[in-house]
Amino acid sequence: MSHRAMEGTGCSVERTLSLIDGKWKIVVLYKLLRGTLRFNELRRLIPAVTQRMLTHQLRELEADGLITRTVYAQVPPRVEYALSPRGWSLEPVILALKHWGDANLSSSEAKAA
Amino acid sequence: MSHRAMEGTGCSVERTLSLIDGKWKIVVLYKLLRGTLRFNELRRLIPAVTQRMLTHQLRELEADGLITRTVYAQVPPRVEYALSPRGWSLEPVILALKHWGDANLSSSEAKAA
DNA sequence: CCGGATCCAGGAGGATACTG
DNA sequence: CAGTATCCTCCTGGATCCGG
Repeated sequence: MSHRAMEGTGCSVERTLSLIDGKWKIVVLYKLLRGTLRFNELRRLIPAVTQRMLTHQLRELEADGLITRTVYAQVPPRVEYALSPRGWSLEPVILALKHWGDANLSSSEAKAA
Repeated sequence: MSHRAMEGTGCSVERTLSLIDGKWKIVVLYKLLRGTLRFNELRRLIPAVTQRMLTHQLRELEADGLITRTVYAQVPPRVEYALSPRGWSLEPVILALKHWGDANLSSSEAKAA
């Protein structure tokens, strides 16, 4: 669910969460850590996302100043997405998430049960 | 939307996200970093959450092995929530999130937490 | 190739009242 | 105190078609 409805409320943790809500935000940011990507490259890297949702999430990320969107007026169309400085500042958060996942889900994840 | 529907799919980042989805999961975990808390203590610390949602999120966190729930059979009832070892392992992630929020949202007031 | 527009279902999340 | 139980709204996110 979206945390966007509560922007402006709560503590810094809640405010931060509102920027990275949505089903794919973090994943998109994570993929962009490796460098600039075009729209369909992102689609291929995240097979489960639909183009509608990818577009939507990219727009929100852009609106929040976390990524940049560069359109090349040419045929065929070419749109490139990259992390903005603000987006790059999230790198520690994203990597912390990834490292935790690698450490806690990869080898023996059924531990919780 | 819940990420829980996609458990078992995608990369470790997506899998990790599925554990901390929901509007309040991270906030609850963050509050528990300071120590064991009772149900109503959590409610007071997170005023915007309803008891229904708090119960629900706590149940999911427990099911995912991130927190422990201890019921003291007495009157008045007493239920204490605390981070499990697995929950504690998320501390770096939660703190990374909080620090980013402090650094990027705090221009005016996000320091309150 | 990169989307926008529209339609739609489902469930996340809220309000309120009640209970052991 | 610590939840259940019900009802309800709205937004997320999927499917599909269309456009530049």
